[in-house]
Amino acid sequence: MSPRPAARVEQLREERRRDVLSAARGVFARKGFVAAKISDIASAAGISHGLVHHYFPSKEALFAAVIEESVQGWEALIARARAMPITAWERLVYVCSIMGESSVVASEHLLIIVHASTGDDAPQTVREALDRLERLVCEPLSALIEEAQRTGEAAAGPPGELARAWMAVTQGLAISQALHPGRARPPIELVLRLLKA
Amino acid sequence: MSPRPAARVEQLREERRRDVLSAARGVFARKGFVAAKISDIASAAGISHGLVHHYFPSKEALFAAVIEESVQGWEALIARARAMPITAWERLVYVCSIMGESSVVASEHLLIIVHASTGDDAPQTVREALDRLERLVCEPLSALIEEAQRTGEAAAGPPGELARAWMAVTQGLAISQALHPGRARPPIELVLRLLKA
Amino acid sequence: MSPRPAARVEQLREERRRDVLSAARGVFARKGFVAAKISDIASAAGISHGLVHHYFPSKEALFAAVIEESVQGWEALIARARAMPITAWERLVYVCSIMGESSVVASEHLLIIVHASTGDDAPQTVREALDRLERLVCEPLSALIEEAQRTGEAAAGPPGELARAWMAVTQGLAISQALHPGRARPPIELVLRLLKA
Amino acid sequence: MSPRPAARVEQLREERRRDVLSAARGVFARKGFVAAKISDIASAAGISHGLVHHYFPSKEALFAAVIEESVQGWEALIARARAMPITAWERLVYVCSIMGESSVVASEHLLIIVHASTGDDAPQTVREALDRLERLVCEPLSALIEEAQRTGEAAAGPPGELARAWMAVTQGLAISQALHPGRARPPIELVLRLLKA
DNA sequence: TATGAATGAGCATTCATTCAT
DNA sequence: CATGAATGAATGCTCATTCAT
Repeated sequence: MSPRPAARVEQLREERRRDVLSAARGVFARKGFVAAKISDIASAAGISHGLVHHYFPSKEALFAAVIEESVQGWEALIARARAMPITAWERLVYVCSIMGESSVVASEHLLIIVHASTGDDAPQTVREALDRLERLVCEPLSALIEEAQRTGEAAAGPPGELARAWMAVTQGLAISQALHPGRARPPIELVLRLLKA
Repeated sequence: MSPRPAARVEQLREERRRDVLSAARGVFARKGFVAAKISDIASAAGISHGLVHHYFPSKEALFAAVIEESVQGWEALIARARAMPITAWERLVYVCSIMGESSVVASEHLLIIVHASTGDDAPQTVREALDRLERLVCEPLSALIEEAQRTGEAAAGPPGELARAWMAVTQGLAISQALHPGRARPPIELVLRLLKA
Repeated sequence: MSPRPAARVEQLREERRRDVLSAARGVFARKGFVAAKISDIASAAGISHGLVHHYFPSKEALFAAVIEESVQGWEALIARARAMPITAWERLVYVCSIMGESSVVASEHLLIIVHASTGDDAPQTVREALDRLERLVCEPLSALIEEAQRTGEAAAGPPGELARAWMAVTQGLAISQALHPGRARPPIELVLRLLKA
Repeated sequence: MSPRPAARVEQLREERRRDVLSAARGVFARKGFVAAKISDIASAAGISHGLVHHYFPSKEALFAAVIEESVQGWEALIARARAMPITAWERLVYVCSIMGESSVVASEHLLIIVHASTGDDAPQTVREALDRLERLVCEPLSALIEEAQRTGEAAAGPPGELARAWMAVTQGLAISQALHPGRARPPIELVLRLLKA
């Protein structure tokens, strides 16, 4: 009979929302948008399927939220790297080491981007998020590369293309990693060869 | 006045089967197994949905046939490279240039492998085909790399891991390529840096 | 290059029609109307499924023809019995022995009547044929029983009801017979007990 | 203000399940397995077709459940008869009177057995249930007949064959009864003549 | 809030029927 | 006449979404 102030209620709601989002991330990463079932996500979150719709109005909105979360994570990573008092090349190394790390969350984020990108049926909200990804990740990355080129640490070439190639390569490796979790992960040096002078 | 020579009939049937397979390849590449609709494939092939089932007993069988076709294409590519009277490194360059080429078919094959690999829902037949892919593509590639390492042309490292890393990278680039067909393709040299001594 | 007179052509056509009808009888008896496939019947008749429609405009018409054939067979049996120079009771014995015989055709006719009767979806043509069966088989049978009752050979009771009961019993036994062809058939005497004085 | 007691929920679910089963029994009896549509059953139960699949995973499972119910009903009838403190012959009379009674349920059970037996398309589960029927109904019936033969009340003959003949006859009469519900039912005495000494 | 019963749109698959060859 | 490719209506089944409790 504790009165539970509205703030506490709101906090609980937010926590539950995160649980659902987290469960959805894993299921979408493993199955893709169409094959993922709301009931799969509900099971993974330990709630009934009906309740999912209390937190997200539709499967599409839930997917968009997951994508949004991924994009924000990437943005944050880039921002962190730029804030560090290190050389441009070291920033690139840092970004590579985080993105390539075998943590479940990192793999899931990458796989979801892959699914969202390769799927034909991504809703409009998702399309916009992916466009933001392009701007918010590739452009700063591009800038980092350009900077490292000026210091002579990075290989020559159009920075935009290099950034996109590097993203593509990272995604490919993430897929491989996600599919064979037991396998040895290619060392960061391998990926960095693409960019090194 | 011959009513219809059996050979000609068989040939027509085989042609139509190929049409369906080709349409299916495109649709599966764009949407993945679950999201692809039989009616999408039928439309792409210019036939009714019912007719698809004259040529392939089920969606699953059709997908398996597409995968099979991909696997065989890859096998053939590796075999061709090995038959050429060139150095081990040149063979690697040849394989890279073909697999990375922007032809629609090459991209589709790669995307389908990605979908089949990342999707949870690939049927058993497909799983087996993917296992064959591992053996039939990675192992010969591994051998090529080992050979090039002996001649000092390729970088050091476990050949098996390098082969898988290279496959992963190639798939990543193929996805990127498929999503933005207009964009400049990263030059082969970029990818070859991963392997070059 | 034999000119083949029209009469011969017509005869061949009639023969083929009989083949189809015969095949259809077997398939309908085993599967019932809905579950029977035109292609099953075509296979059984050794022709292509398309050709079935040269002889019968539709599955429904084919079923009706099979029913019609059955009804006519029953009519003929009754007529034969009535034409024989024997007592009423002996006529009943004769009819029982023929209808209860384990020949494939007899069983099939009975099973088809059962399927047609128990199915909800019999077309109008079939309904009419079944009505004719009621009139053409039960009424003469009824008359036979009445006659045998007058000679004191048959048990008392409303002849119409006895006739229908006897038909029902015969059908039940035919089903049993059709399902377990190897089993000993109940002797005619058993069935005749229903009617004997 | 109790939200919803779990027991009550389970009870409601069980009731609804019974409704569906009951509707299915009627539809299967009238149409047979193949011709019966899930939507027919849903309409008969007053629910949507989708909901049928909440209670039974497939049409086949639903049919199997109906058969199972029939088989259990027959078992119970035989068991009741054997438990009564009456002579063997009176037990036979009791079983006949119940099985031959014109209640809708009894007819439906018999018709379903007929459909399941005569149809080629009964699933494996059903085949097994029918085998059980053979054992669980014919054998005890056989024993009853043998007992009645020893007391001189039943006619001579192999009890197993008599039991099967009697089953066949009863099914035949049930079909007839189901098709013409308005008609006078043949008196039990008629059927018992088959067995009476 | 939380549950799961209920609905119905959507998809894979089957099959009677048509028709070009 | 004969074949089988082609069509599309019909059916079982799935699952996102709604809603009564």
